Amino acid sequence: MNEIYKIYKILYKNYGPQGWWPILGYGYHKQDYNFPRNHDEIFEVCLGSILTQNTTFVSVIKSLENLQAKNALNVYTIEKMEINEFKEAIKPSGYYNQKARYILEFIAFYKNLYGATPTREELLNVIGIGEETADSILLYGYNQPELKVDAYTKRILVHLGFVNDKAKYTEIKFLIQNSLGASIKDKKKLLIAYQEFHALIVEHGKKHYSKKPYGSGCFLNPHVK
DNA sequence: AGCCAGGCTACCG
DNA sequence: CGGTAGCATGGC
Repeated sequence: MNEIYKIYKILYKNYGPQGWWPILGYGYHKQDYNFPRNHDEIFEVCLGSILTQNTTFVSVIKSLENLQAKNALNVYTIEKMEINEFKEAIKPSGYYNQKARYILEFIAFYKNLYGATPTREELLNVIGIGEETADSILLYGYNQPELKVDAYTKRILVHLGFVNDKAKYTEIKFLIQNSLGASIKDKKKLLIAYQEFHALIVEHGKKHYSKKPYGSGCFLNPHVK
């Protein structure tokens, strides 16, 4: 059993299934992996993925609820909406001028998909979608095996000595994907492991890696290396 | 009061 | 290329 997989098992045992990505009205659907269940929910995950950039998800939920209250969690209403009204709705998530543009850029792209699953490369060509947001959309919106790496992931792996602080996004992503893939052969289970791994990292990161010194109280150290 | 949050782009050397 | 300022609200 490799070390990264061991970390996954320890985190899962401690925190349990996380049920990402939360959907309005259902929240964290723990141990139910049949989400998103329709195009509206996929679209909601995409918007949430953009809105959550460098922001807490609590703020994202407020923004999404503001839109939902206007029946605007869909392409056509957002496009017709006055831009300042849209910005006001997403204000709680911060960077609302940037994010309003990013979302409109994404919608132009999304419409052209006609329900198809986008490729990672296509997503990366959309202004406002970087590697993490692309993987977030693919992993949680489209159930594609693309692990999402965030600041906590890197911070934790650096602290535990798996990578150095200059490690790039894809290096970390493939290290984790290859490690989990070596231990989990079933495709469906591997996808769920990707989804849960990132969610568990965030949960653990919020508890032990948000304040300096990073890693204080982290219980992973004695179990690995 | 200051730091951090489930990042990305633009621009610099 | 790698490094960094700017973006902005909300919670602790």
